Amino acid sequence: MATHDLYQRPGFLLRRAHQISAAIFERACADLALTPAQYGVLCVLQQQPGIDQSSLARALAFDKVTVLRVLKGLEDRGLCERLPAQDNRRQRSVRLSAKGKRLLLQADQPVQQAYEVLMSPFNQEEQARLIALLQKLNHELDAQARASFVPVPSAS
Amino acid sequence: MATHDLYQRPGFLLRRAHQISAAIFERACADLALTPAQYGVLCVLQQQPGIDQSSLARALAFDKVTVLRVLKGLEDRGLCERLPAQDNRRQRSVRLSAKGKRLLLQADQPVQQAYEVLMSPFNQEEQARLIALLQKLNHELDAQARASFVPVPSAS
DNA sequence: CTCCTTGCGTTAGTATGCCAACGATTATTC
DNA sequence: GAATAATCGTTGGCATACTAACGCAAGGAG
Repeated sequence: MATHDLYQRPGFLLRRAHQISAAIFERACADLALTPAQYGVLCVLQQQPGIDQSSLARALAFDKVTVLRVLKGLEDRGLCERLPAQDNRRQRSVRLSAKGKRLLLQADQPVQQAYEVLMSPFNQEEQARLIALLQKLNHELDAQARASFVPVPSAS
Repeated sequence: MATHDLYQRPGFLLRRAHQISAAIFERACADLALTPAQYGVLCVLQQQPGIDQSSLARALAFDKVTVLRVLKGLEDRGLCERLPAQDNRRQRSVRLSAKGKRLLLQADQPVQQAYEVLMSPFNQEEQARLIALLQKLNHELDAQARASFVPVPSAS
């Protein structure tokens, strides 16, 4: 058996924490029927209108197939549109629809509430520490990930 | 837009960290073709031979449907067996096969290596802090999760 | 003992996260 | 300029994670 108790392993703890985080987010956004992945896509689309699908995938560190499927779902709901790019016939240019922009505004409150619930176990110092540690892990181990990550400037 | 930058949000950071953690684990165990979920199941089966599927799901905070599918995969590979329980005709009694026990032993080295890679960005103090913060989050927000978690005694 | 509720395992369906492969297009290199 | 390499979007397939619903069995209440 492993050197460390399964329940103490960071891999197990990260999985559980992510599971809890997703549950909180989806519950907070249940009225809007928004998942974390969908919300992330909408955020990047707001910051980078007309972005192509592969760049969008890299901006969120998603697989490009995942992005394709999320986009199709959003398109079916009338939240975004995917048009052929002018300058590159391989690419599709993706942007929010008016309805998508509206939904993103409506999401602001529940997303903020999800944040507060997720951080409710912590005081300010602990929050900052946890975020800093996760950022350090993600930054230092970026090369270990299978989906590449190319942040977009200020994707608020 | 949200109050906080998407890239600073703990939900985003947790998702990325989990993604990286899974990639490291699967790479380390590539020769054994073991995923984190499969490894978790094998660990609990070693500690609790004959456990039923629902208890197994709760021990790992997995959905029972997920456990069912993971078990089927392990069974197809001859790593475990699912027999009708004697005392309860609803349940199935799951246990490791000899091959499963062997594989779990072989996993020890690569699992340890994955742990070291995942924690390589941190010194001892940071490791302990991260683990403590994740444990606190998971414990305090346990009720927020959709899959219930009932730890098993010392599932090493 | 019968009703009712709960729990177990299963199926079906949706969403995410991957890999492999493909046609089409663009970029690179010679 | 032509051959090669890399990239984009797409399809198909597999593994997690969840919901809803079902048949069946067990436990509890009357």
